[in-house]
Amino acid sequence: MSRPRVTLADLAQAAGVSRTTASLVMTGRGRELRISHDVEQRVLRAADELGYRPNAVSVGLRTGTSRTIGFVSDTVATSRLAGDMIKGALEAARERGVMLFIGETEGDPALERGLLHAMQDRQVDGIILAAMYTRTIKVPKDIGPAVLLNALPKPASGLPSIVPDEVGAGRSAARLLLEAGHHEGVYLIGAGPRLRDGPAASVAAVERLVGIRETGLKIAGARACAEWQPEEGLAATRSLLADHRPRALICLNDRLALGAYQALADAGLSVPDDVSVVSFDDHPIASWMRPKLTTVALPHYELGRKAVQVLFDQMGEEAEPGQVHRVAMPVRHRDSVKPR
Amino acid sequence: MSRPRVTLADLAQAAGVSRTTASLVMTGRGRELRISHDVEQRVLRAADELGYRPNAVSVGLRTGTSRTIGFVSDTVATSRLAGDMIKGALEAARERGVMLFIGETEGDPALERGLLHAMQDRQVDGIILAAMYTRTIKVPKDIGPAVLLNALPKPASGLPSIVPDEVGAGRSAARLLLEAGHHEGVYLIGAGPRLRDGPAASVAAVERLVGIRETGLKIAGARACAEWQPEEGLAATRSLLADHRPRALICLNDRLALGAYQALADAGLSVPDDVSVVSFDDHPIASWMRPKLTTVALPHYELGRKAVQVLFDQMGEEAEPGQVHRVAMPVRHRDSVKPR
DNA sequence: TCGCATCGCTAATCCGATTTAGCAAAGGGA
DNA sequence: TCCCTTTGCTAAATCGGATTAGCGATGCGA
Repeated sequence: MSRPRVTLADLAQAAGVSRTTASLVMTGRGRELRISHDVEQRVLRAADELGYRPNAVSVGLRTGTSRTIGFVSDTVATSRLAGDMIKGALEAARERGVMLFIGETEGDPALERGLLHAMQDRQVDGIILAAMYTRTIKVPKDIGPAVLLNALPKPASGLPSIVPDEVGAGRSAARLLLEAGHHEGVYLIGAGPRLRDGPAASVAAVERLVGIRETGLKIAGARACAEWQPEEGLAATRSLLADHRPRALICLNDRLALGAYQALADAGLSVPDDVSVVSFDDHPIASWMRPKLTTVALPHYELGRKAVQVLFDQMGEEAEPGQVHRVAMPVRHRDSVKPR
Repeated sequence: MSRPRVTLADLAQAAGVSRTTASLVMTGRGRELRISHDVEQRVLRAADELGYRPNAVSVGLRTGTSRTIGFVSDTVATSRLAGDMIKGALEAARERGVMLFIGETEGDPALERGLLHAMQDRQVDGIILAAMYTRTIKVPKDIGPAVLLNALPKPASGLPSIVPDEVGAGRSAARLLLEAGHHEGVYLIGAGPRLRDGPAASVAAVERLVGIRETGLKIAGARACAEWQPEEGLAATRSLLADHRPRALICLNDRLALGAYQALADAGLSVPDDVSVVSFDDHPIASWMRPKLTTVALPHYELGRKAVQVLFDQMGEEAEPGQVHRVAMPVRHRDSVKPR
């Protein structure tokens, strides 16, 4: 059925030249090494007719480079978030003619080691170590060219990191309320009021709180949650409503906001007429909720793109070691905030 | 920094044998080719000490196999669904010591061609052609060993397909209502009553309707939707409620059900006391809705696993050409159906 | 003691490219 | 006319393994 591949030898024979000459022409070094225009054209025409494409495995063996990078994450499937990150990386890779291996460690160090080995054995040019939720991770030894995506190295490792600008996101959320005239009656759902009140090891919680504080917005109260799921948001908001009449809520993520909506509806409160709500992440549900949720988006797609870009920069020239790249988190203005 | 890799030559030298002998031992053919137990142990010990791992690129060049498969889909990031499919494929691949290339075509044939070439140039052992929503696709020529995931070949191609059992899912949804005593007042949201009423080119819509019919469940009416998004579900249900008092709704997917919940709430109807709701897909929101949505799950994880398994079976021995593997869609019993 | 099979290992080739070193022919200067 | 340089191309080595063919030593039977 499928005829065998056209090799360089086939091409050389068809063009009536040596393999060396054919290779020189195909790699574009013909000019430099004085191949005549006539021969060059002959080779190019033959390549076109035969549909010659160099065997990447062979090239990889010879040159030591494979035009392939590895994308290793703790989990890929947990949510749409992961998908967008991969999508961004995928497109940036395609623009550079590079393929992506993906692998999932499930947080198991042994799996991670095996995966990295499998990739290194295949001579990947670099590795993206990704985490689904921003956190610090321990970087394996001898990993070669690599970048951290949505993660920071625990002991400093010299590897560059790409993370969302959570502090800036906190500022954006708070300013959004301030500009709508919400100077009081603003409550937090999911974390706070102290920086340590929130899910353990959550970089996002702490940094979002820091950003909110920086604006000087007065926080009237808060309900922390150990998990950021709708159920916790519902419970926390219900508990809050038992004692207070908030005018605005900052939910630490969209799933909490979903729960908050339910609690507010139960209490007969309308969003945004009685209570304004802002949130973080821009999860798909944010635009399905009624009213549509105003939220500060995690730029997963951009993070993925940036990771590939930084990886290539790093492979290319001398890059500043251990640099942290922060990607802005844009505000999605929708219908859950009303000026007062 | 990173010391160069240990090669077979290094290993052979360390063990004091020829490269041939080292290779034979490492590939497990030592016994067969009469390598003494003593020498074998020496090689194995040296390999362990040096941390020798064969260069997969070199092996690939020599043997023509790369222990790598390509996963090509139209979109990876649209939803969690894609992620679960990849996750299933990833795990099945890992169990077989195989790596996964991923690529996204965005429905662009030129991109698809480029991607397949890039993978073939890297000597992938096989390819999984995946679609995010079940549909028919045109299979490129000369694709080599491949399977279709969540898709059927338009002109029959001899390639095996792995698809969810949508007809069975339709039956499950209908039976679930019948067993709960809902013999009348059952309406459809999203498609029907005729098989052709639904989103164009949607295999799922037609097959789910077929399955529902097979049970003999009497459908009191239906509202078709061109898109299966929450907004359409809201509008369709609102329109339905203007003229009818349903006792149960079969929503053709969970996003429609989300919209239906909103319309029912607006009309002051309670789920499941006034109206029972069943749906399809088991999207993450299904378990976030209140009450939690009873739905027939798309087995994305299983589909991904199965694709890898079928691909390997096909590469191994003679498999029946063009076989269609249907994966059962399990019912997730939750809180949106009440017996009457 | 000779011939032959068996044992235990290795030299050489191959996979498909890139790259180095060098060869034959043409051109140029003295 | 001779020597040297430049031009235009190719032979051969290389990457790191797998595989085929074969070689020397030993054991055995006749």
